[in-house]
Amino acid sequence: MDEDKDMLNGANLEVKAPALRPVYELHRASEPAVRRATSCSLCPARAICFGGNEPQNSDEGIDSIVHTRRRVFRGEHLYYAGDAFKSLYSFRSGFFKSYVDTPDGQSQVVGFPMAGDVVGLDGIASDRYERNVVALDDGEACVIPYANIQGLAARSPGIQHQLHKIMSLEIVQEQVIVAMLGRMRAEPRVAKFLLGLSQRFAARGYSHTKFRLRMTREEIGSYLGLKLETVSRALSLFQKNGLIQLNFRSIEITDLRGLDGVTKGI
Amino acid sequence: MDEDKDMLNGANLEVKAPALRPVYELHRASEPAVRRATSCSLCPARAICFGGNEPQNSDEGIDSIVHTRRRVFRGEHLYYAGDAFKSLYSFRSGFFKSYVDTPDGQSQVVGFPMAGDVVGLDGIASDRYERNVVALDDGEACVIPYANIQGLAARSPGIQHQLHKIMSLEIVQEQVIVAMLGRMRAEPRVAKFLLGLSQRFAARGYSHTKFRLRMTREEIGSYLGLKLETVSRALSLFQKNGLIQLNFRSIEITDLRGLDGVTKGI
DNA sequence: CGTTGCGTTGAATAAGGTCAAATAGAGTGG
DNA sequence: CCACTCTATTTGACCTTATTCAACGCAACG
Repeated sequence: MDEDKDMLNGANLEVKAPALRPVYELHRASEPAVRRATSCSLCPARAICFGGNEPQNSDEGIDSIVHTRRRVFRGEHLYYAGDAFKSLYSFRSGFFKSYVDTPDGQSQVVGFPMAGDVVGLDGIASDRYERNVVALDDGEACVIPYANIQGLAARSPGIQHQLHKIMSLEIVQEQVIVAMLGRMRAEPRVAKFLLGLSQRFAARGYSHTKFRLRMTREEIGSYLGLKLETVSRALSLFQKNGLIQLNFRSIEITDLRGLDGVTKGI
Repeated sequence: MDEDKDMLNGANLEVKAPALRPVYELHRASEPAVRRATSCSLCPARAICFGGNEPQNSDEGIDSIVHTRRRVFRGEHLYYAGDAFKSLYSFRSGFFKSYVDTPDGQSQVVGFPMAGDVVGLDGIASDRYERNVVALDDGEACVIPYANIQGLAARSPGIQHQLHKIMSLEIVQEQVIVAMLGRMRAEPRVAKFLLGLSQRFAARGYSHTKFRLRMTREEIGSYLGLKLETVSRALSLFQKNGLIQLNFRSIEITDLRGLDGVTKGI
């Protein structure tokens, strides 16, 4: 979570933006993706990435398709909507925001991917990414060129299936969001959001009761279909009721069961 | 749209439900899926299904993976959430509703698939379908066993890519719904829903200004995150403003541009 | 011809959004 | 390290919107 702080800054400004990019990105743009001694066998995201179904002969295995990694600093975009689709990305660390720009110039958050999550699947449909992905916290992603995946998937049924599973899972999980947006009131939504984060942190070996929110209230609100004030009020209420202890971005869930109860209340 | 009315009724009640199935299904349950003289070259879903990338030698082509079809009558389920995942389905005709049951016993509509749409992708992730799919109108689906797809996709890069595209498209389209649910007011939502239907009918060669709603106001509401009364009020308002002409389920869009304007209003 | 399900409409209510002001933090530059 | 600035957050008061509750109309069906 707090690795990758030892980077050199300032070098290699890439200028190929399809849209205006925030000024702060210029301060420390990422190095270009570099081939490294990447071993998927050591990757914390490995299990999630390919579910241990990789072929046994290592020349043909995952290591052959993931040949670069890319660091992404806070505020920097991994890709923009409209960029040509070339690769999927599997995060090794960091915390990110996936969003789309709506016709009316607003932005709609569609997810908060983190270590172990795969992004880029939105690009396959039209050969261009449909979403934007930006780092809310410094991190690193494995670059998985789609061309390589295609070849490997053709040779390895296990990997083919795992790729399908990842896509299917994304479809199913989006439907969970839809169900939430469609049916739940404000407070249950916020509660479910916190519990969702909690579970995801837990699955990655972090504390599931004490963590830092990497996103603003407004970003939470966008994701949940609420205004930032409503999010803030809900959080304050949870605190007043002893369900959480919060200090701006730092949160501790003190009554997991109670919070889960809020979820049920419509 | 109105074919398949000539079926024999009453035979072959299948009893293998994982959940209670509505009584009306017993009146005319579907025949079991049968191998038929199926030619994908005649299938209306063909282009959407595999985008014309099928291999030229017909033995190895699409025809080899779609070997059965299945009729589904109004009120009958194509599959239930929890059923073992075996196949994808590509609709040749009919109109359907895809929904999930929420923990609190409600049901949340997640889509209205129709001819040319593919369903079942939700089942790959966990080997069980996550959604329910029920016919709102008699129809027929091509049964595409997943095992067959895997084999063919491994042999044909074009088909592999087309499958990925279908999945990616579903991911992207769900995100459109999320954006709608998260940002729009009631009337714009309903307007966008109508325009969406209009486009889909147009893409299939039907009138895009005059069609029949196959679903109830409540189902529309569930899909849009609104109550049925709100949907009804929105429709009535559109009619009052001369944007549509509606008579219960029959609708005619009389001012396409005007309706599109409603969409923009937040 | 009553029953049932679907749809419309109205009035009251509650939920969330909007507007506004105060305050805390984080980042920046001296 | 400190002051300054900008952004994020909280909270209150008020307002708009959609939901809730309820009554009624219509059509299909036994």
